[in-house]
Amino acid sequence: MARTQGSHSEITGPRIRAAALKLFAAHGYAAVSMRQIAREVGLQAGALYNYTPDKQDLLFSLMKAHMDELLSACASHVTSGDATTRLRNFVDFHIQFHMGRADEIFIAYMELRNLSPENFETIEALRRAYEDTLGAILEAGLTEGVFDVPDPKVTTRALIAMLTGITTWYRPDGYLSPADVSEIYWNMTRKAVGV
Amino acid sequence: MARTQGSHSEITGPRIRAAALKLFAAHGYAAVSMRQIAREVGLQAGALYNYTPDKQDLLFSLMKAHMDELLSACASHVTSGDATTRLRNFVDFHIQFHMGRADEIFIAYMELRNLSPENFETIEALRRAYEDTLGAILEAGLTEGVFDVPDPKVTTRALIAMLTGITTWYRPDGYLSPADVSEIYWNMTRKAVGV
DNA sequence: TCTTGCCCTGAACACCCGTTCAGTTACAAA
DNA sequence: TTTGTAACTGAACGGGTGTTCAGGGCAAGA
Repeated sequence: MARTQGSHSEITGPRIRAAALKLFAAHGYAAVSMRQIAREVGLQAGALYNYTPDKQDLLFSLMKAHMDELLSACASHVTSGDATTRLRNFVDFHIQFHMGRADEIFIAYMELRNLSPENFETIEALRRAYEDTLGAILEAGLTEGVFDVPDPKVTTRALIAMLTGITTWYRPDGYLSPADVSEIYWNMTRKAVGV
Repeated sequence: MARTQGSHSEITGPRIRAAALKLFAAHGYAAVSMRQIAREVGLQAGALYNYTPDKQDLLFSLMKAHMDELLSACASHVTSGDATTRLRNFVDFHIQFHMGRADEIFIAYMELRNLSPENFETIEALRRAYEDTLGAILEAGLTEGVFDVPDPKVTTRALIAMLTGITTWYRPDGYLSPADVSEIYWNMTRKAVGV
């Protein structure tokens, strides 16, 4: 037996990550075994260790990759303009990004407690950095005198919680298009900050 | 050995539930073993089965009790008045209820996927019932002509997500009192629905 | 054609899992 | 004081866990 036909590192690696992502999102990190992940890919459990040092690192690298992608995509979508424009761009970006990545978002929010302390600190820092981009927009709106928010920090968290909530109910085959959803959430956000 | 001094069913039962609640919230249902729960209470694992038929039922009964308490407390706090008054009462109630029950809320949102299908359906129905109380308030505000919300269902979910978000950051020893938090969230809610 | 080394298998390691149950003890009622 | 039983222990059940590793097959380069 051993190596089967046509298998390659460049193919197997991503397939393992995709399987882990799907299974972690569906059942939770702790409830998924390395053997289940391997079975999903069509391997024996031992083969996974050619691609990850251990299970913990598999989770961490998925979360890290997600956060890195989130931050860089956000930075390129929410760039210039006045505070209101940037807020609108942020809302649109957040909705669009989160709609297409249900599994990643689920894991990023649910599996924080299964990270080792160092890994948690790394992910938490990235999460705070993302939060701060919205925080900065709200602060800018305050100094421009166009927003009416009593506590920018609390408002930031409230808005992000509201926007991220779409992942719990949005389905592509529902009666609302992504643009509809964006419009509804933008109007709520806009009014909530007093524009 | 066997039965140790001064131990009683009326004491041990709640202690087991409290330990399970705490551990499930901290590490997740799948990551916590019956032996860990028993150790926390000072028992052997076998003794737990005098109080729960199995681990799944322990999780379910915690979630069920939480949802029942949520619904009955909500019903008694959000009763009469016009739509705006009831919305304000709902926001205050939700904030106050969720601030003091971080562990319960955490489990109620995170461990849904670890419920058996029948148990999930039961909890999900209660969750929908709670959502519907807010939905009914928004509908009432629409027919009264005082709210401006394009899609009450989406707005309901967005508001609940926003309000529930406090559990991820609120700490009793922070710089904001519960009343401050309530006020901030009420103002955001109020403006978001156009009052 | 031969050889090198990547990729994978399959077995093994020590340990933990939920759950059951015969047996033991402390207490309440008689 | 005796007895009945609720409450609990400790061991056992079959099975699953993450991880390691010697060895074998396949493909590409010499």
